[in-house]
Amino acid sequence: MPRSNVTDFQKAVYDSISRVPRGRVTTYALLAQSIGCRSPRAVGQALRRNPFAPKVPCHRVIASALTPGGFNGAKAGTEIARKLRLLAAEGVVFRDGRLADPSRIVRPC
DNA sequence: GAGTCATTCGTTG
DNA sequence: CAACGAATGACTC
Repeated sequence: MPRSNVTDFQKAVYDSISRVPRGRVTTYALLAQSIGCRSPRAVGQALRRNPFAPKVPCHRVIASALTPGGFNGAKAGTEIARKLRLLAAEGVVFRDGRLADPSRIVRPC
């Protein structure tokens, strides 16, 4: 029962995230557009289920507003704090709940 | 700059 | 088949 039934769409999302080099982050919108989707929601849905967790670095994906957005269905918590710390360890620093360097956002293309 | 409304795609129930 | 979900964009105040 597994909801592990990975679909092509999820594979595309995973591939796009994997294309992002370490120390860089991506946004839902960029990912969605990169895979040919106009709704970042679908991407968020796929990541939220995280069929590839923790293989999928969802923490590397943030909202376009430079905000971490949410993770695991929650916009805050110990889990998200851990992800932010991981990003900081990679060079992505969050300041005041927002990305300190928007230039860290790269296009999966 | 901040808040609200409408939009849009795929997954799950 | 219907509803939901980690969002985005545009408009208004």
